[in-house]
Amino acid sequence: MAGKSSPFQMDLFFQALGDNTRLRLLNLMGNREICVCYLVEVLEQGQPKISRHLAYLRRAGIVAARRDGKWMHYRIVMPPNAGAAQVLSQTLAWLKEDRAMQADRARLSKACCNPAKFVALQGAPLPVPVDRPLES
Amino acid sequence: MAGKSSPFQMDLFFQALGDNTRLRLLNLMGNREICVCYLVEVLEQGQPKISRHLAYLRRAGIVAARRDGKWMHYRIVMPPNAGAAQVLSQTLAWLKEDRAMQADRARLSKACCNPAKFVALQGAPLPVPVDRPLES
DNA sequence: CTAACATATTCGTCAATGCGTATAAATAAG
DNA sequence: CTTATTTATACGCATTGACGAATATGTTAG
Repeated sequence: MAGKSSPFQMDLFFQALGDNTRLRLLNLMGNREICVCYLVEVLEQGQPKISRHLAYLRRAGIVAARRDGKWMHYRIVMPPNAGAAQVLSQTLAWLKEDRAMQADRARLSKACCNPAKFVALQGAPLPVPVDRPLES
Repeated sequence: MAGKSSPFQMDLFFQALGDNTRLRLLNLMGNREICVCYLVEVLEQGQPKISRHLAYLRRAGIVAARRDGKWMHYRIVMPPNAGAAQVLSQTLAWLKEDRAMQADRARLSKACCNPAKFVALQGAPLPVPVDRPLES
């Protein structure tokens, strides 16, 4: 009965982390569930580009999505593989120390403080912390 | 005077880890400096392929090479960036727990025990542990 | 010098990836 | 229903990467 523990594809896992836009997205998610519109606004990248990278991360099992009306919220989920989970946690901690990543988070905070000032964020749902940010 | 701490390219670092052959190479290096001929023999892959992946890892600053006559020895070097070093160490530990990686290391041990049995390894220099395996 | 050996690089091909543009799909509002 | 809004996907194109085969480079032996 015990399901065959699928041989985790380490290379695919690292490939998912091997893109700056995806790292920026993970950095912005951190411990919160966040609406796509914020990601587009903060990163100042085209919406299809953001969406494609989110889909890539979703296929890699690193993030999960939840629909809320028109809005989609993304959050980080820890991979079932223990090694992958550790590396991912470590990577998220690493992101926190990176200058550019800190700047991204600052921009997110600013956008969250007054979403009204950002044309694209009128009435958008605020990011919300996730209970156990790093577990699936 | 203080050199500008080059903004570490995290995405390139992860890209270097995003290939199974390269992960297998890193796994075989582990704490030792190892001759290319063993890598080719153990992984049963074409020599140019191995050489190309080693060059990739070298450009990424993850391994270093030392020439010893006809032979080239490769070893892992820890990246200067602290976050990268932690992730790399973690990844090496992760590799140790992987089935397929363990099999590779077993094959390496066997080849080291009697290099004479492998046609390609006549007189090849044995791998040798590195003092401080994980520092540059 | 030449020959043999170990390793690196080049070349041509193919698949994968990233991008912008355009369009589709899903939902909400009127 | 139609329209607007939010997100996802399809398309075409350029770049990158991985591969095998062939070739080049570097070293040692004779």
